[in-house]
Formats: sequence, structure tokens, C-alpha cells
Amino acid sequence: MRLDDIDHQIVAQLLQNARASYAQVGDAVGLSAPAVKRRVDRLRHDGVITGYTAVVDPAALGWTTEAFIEIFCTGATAPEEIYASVRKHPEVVAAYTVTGEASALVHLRARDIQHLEAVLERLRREQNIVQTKTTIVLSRLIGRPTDAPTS
Amino acid sequence: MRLDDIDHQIVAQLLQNARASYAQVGDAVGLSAPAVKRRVDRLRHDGVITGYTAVVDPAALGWTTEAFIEIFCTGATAPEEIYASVRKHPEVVAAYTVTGEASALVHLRARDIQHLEAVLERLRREQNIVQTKTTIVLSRLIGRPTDAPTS
DNA sequence: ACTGAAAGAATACGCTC
DNA sequence: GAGCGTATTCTTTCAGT
Repeated sequence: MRLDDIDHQIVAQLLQNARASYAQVGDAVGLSAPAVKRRVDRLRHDGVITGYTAVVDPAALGWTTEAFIEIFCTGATAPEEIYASVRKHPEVVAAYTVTGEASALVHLRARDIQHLEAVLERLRREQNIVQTKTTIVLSRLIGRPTDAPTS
Repeated sequence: MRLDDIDHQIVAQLLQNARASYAQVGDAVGLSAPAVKRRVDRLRHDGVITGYTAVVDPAALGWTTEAFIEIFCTGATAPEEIYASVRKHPEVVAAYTVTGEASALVHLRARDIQHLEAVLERLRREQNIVQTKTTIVLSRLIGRPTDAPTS
């Protein structure tokens, strides 16, 4: 599962435009369309590329509020339990276990402040969670869509 | 620029698989392929969909370390200045200005801990930045690839 | 919404290193 | 044998009506 330079170029192309045709990608990297397809198939099979997604502007869909929540859990709560508590909430975009005082860091998006408040209440009702600390995003400076997949 | 229910379904489909054909999307939402294309064109034109990207597993590319850095700036540093200080570093995946004590929150990815350390040193050399507080990601619990675009 | 022309994807086959 | 390219067939896309 070693990736050569052309593999990296192909990945870069697909990061830029996941709907590009194999011929287009081939033009960019100096390969024929079937050769590109073979490599992409391999990259998918090897788990380097796990999927393709549209890049959507949340604000255009009416999701104007974004926040990071530090979650503090009881004693030694396993990551699986945190996962279970957090995955139910569709507003959660990402969640991580982290070093430091907090047990986990949750990245979420809400329609507005009222919606955010509702989500926080829901989160705090979870059994494991004893405290939350919210940091609201004022503005997004950079946001490369480079996040890893759910599945 | 109002979106009806079918628009939302189309967006959901493309979030799930950006390389799906118009016919496939049409099947899922109950429309013909050309009708889907018209709507997608409109969604792109209206800035709801800003692009398409591959979902890549950073670990498979050798990027195993991830961290969130709270950045503390001198006095009243403008968001533009923070942006300028942060955008140069390719390891930065996302950056936000936030409420709370910190001026900004930076999400970054590095190859390993040594690389992370190097990035932190680079960041701290920036003029505006007086202090950083690093939180290292131990494990990713959830990561829906729903982040907004760069441009 | 449907049809016809054009473009792209997938497979098979032959060539080179 | 591993990898690329060409050729063919089949599907998808797109612009007309």
C-alpha cells in the first residue's frame, strides 16, 4: 500500500474536484483515463479515499451557528460511551477524545443560538456528561474540507 | 433562493456520494436526471453547493497527529491579521475566531508529534501570537465531512 | 418531458519495461 | 508480471424540440 507521486497527484485532484472525470484527472497527472481509474479503485480499496462529498455552505442552508463544546465526563468514561452519547445528536459535526482536562471535544452546528441552546440542554441530559464548556465560533477564517469520514 | 424539500434531499444525496450520477440522485429523490441537473446547477449558482471533494483518510497518507490550538493574540488583533498568520501553514485544516479567552481556535494536522512540535514553533514565531494552548486529539469519535469550503 | 447527439465510464486486449 | 495505453461497447449527460 505504498503511494507514489502520481497517486498523491490524483488524490490532490480529487480533493479539488471530486466530480472530475477520469480523463480530466488523467490530463492533469499525465495518464490515460483507464489508468487513473485503476489507481483510484486501488486507492478506494486501500482506504486512502473513503468517499466523495459535496462541499456545502451551511449558512446557505440556514445553519448560521457553530460551536465547540468541551465535555467533561464522570470518572473514567470510555470513548465508546462518549461516542454513544454524542452520535445521537445530528447537530454534531465532529467529536474527539482529547488530552487536557476535558474528556472530549465536540464540534457542532446549529441553526441559531436558540437551537444551540437546545442542543446543549440535550447534551447535558446525557448520563455520562457532568459539565460542558462552550466556545462559540465568531467567524471561520479557514476551512479546508479535509475531514475524515463517518463510516 | 428558497430550497424546497427535494433540494434538501439532493444535497443530502451529494453529501453522501458526490460522484453519484444525476440518474442515481434522481432515483433517490424521485426526479428525472435532467431535472436533477437543473436543480444542482441552481444550487451551485446560489452558493449552496460550493464544490465537491474526495474524503481522504489522513492516516493512510501518513498524517497521524491532529490537534486543536487555542491562540492568544496581542491586544485587539483583527481577524484578518490572524488569518494572515495562520494561512501560511499548510498543516492548518481550519481556523476560527471564537468567544472566550482565546483569540482563535486552530485545527491542524501533522505527520507525527515531532511535526506537530515544529508547526507549533512556527506558529509561535508569528508576530501577533503571544501564547498557544494545545489540545491533542487522541481519537476521532465522529467526523462527518461537512466542513465548509476554503474559497 | 422526451429524443438524439456528444461525452464519459467500463471492459477487454495488446504493448513495453 | 506489473503497469500503461488503445479500442470497443455501453451508459450518462445535455441541448434541442
